[in-house]
Amino acid sequence: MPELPEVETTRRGIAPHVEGGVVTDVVLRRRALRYPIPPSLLTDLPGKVIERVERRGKYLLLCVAEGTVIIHLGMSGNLRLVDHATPVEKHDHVDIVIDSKRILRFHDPRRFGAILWCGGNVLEHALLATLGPEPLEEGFDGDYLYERSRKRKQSIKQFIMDSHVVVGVGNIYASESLFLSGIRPQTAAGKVTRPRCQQLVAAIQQVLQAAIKQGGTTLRDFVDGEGRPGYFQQQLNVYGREGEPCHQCGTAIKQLRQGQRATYYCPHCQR
DNA sequence: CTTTGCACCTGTTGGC
DNA sequence: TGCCAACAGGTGCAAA
Repeated sequence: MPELPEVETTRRGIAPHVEGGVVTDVVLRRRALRYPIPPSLLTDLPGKVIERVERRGKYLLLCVAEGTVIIHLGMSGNLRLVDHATPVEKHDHVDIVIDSKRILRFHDPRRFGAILWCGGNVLEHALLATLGPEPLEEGFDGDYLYERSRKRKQSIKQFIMDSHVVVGVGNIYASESLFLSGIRPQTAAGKVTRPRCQQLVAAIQQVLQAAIKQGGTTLRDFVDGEGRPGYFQQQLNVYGREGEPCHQCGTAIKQLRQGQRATYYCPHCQR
């Protein structure tokens, strides 16, 4: 479900209510997520102050002085603030209770998400250490994408979805970015010219920023820290629009499959 | 090293 | 209406 804008929306929603709070309890109802939730979450976290809520790629980081809780929402996860009166529903796997009143509740039907504990430098954690640059920060520009993509035969769409190239570009925003930059998703990454790499980077940044402003994209079930959906789906140009007219030229949007993921593009606007 | 395909899991949808 | 296959926003890993 969540790509970078949805994770960032979640982070912004919960941070003001969580930062500075003390974890007074942790409730594990179901430990079998993508990785088993470590027992250290129960033993090490209670009593600690959450100093900051940060994000690296699609990983949310609850930072305490002694370490970090790493949270990934997978495909279907969400994290929201509730209280004791909120009934526990199916797939509400974990509660992190803050100051005995607020509850940070992790909900994830498919359980592709993860909650991990990392003592020490979280950026050196195996899952984070080899990630590519943040798309909205320095280090991600046209020259970087151009250099990295040389000699790569993989399609440009799959290339920009590789978190070791750049983090945060998932299946929706990959299609949208390629539409905005006028590039065919099937093009070999190594054949995209330098100017087009620059356009693509600009498009990725524009799409992600716009989506964050709209509170993310809700196709079926994404909700932010307060339980609200995102509104960016209203501005999608190609994703999920197979057969519908292109907003720019009216040509029917096409769908194809790349690496068992659906890709959408306009055969006229993207070459 | 690059690339591909699979696995993980549940819920929803669309076709017959 | 019911059943079943296909598909869904991610990503680490084995294998080629």
